[in-house]
Amino acid sequence: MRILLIEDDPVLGMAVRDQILADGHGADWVTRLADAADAVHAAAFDLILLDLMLPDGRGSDFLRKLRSAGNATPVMVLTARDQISDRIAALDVGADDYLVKPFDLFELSARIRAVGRRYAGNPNPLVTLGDIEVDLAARSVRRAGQTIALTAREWALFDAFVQRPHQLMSKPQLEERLYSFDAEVESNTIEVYVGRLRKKLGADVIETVRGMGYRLGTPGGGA
Amino acid sequence: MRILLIEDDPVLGMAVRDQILADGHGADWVTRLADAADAVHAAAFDLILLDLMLPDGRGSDFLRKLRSAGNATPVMVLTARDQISDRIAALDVGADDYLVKPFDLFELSARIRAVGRRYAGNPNPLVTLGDIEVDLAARSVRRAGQTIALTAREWALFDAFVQRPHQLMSKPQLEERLYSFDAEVESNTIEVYVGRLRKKLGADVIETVRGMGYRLGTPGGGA
DNA sequence: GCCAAGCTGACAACCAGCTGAACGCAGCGG
DNA sequence: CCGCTGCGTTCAGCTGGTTGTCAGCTTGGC
Repeated sequence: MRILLIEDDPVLGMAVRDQILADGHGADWVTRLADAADAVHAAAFDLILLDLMLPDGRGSDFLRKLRSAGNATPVMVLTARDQISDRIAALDVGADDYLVKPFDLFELSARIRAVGRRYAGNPNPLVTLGDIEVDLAARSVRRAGQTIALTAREWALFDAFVQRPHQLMSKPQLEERLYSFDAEVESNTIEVYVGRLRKKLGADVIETVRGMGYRLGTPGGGA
Repeated sequence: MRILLIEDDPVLGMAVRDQILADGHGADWVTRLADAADAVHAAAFDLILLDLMLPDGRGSDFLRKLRSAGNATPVMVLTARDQISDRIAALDVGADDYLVKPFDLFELSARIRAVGRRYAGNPNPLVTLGDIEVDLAARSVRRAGQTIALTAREWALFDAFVQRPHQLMSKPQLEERLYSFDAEVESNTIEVYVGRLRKKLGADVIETVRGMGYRLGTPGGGA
């Protein structure tokens, strides 16, 4: 997906942009509405992330113009908790979703995926890995028809693999994904959770690359 | 669709009525609650647009009486920006949606269409979950042939689950659904209401996913 | 054979979620 | 006018699942 980020805060903007890129999407980041208008005019986006308070105007006004110009690109609004009236205005004018700051980057990923699904017109999003079925919306996993319950951490780890199929991920990378920036894990947590996932889903779900990290395996694909 | 407009401001009322007619719906316009009661008594509407400040009473009172009389017609509340407490009251008593004045007639059309879509898709809106039957239009739930009465909040929560079957919903998500945007809830309201729903509908209606949120279960189990 | 990297079973602390009860409030009937 | 009732909300205590950690063991590379 190609995503336009309209956000003037440099710290947040960079974090969000990095997360988008890490999820494998394309990211264009602008800090002013004028630039945003140019970008929208120049290229087609699959999703727009829109901050409501910007140096050169209000996001809701931008959205209104966008909509009345016939542009139906999904828009997700980023808003502080106290910008209630603005947020209502944005929804009224046609925002599709919103995120309240401060938000988890993990949450952001999930919502972006949701929009992607809606955009792709796929009502029942089932990811299939061999004989494993993953329902990202329900956060449930089935193997050979059997539903398997995952805990929050287990799911977070598994999700990291499913999002980037067959991509090699180092342990530090995974730690960052599981724990927010200030990750202070001085133990073998990742190894433990990889082990727990293998026990629940089967040993072939995750492949070890000695010295480098882990990678999605080919479950049931042994045949 | 046949729409009842309850609005005492002559300018706004006329504009809204014209917009409704222009959209190809039928419009009945009254300016007082007494007339509204007569109209509701005389005919069935597909949607009611309800101003909250009226010369002969408060719109929320009208809505309460409507609901307790068993009338489940979708109601969209028209409210000024500063009538927040009234708006909460309206949602408490069973409003389906609201519009903040001043609003675009364009927005109005869009929202009316949304209400239409919500119920139009299924002419017989009976959702079945195992041995539970949900009538979205009538706001009633039956389990094993037994009709179960839900309070406003209980219904709002249950509705959130039924609208997105088997999708995992975090507690913040559900809170926003129950309380609109304002009104910080700094307690375990969701947990309490999940508990009450389980007590009324059965423990298997809602599934807890620790650390992540809740999900519709599979009532009746085996099937 | 040796060493490093990875695996696993166990475990105590923690915390998310459940529950019963209490309180305030508003509507309603007497 | 007043008490009753039902609903919504909050709170505190409890419980059990989840989690991070560690120690010892296994595996793979050289």
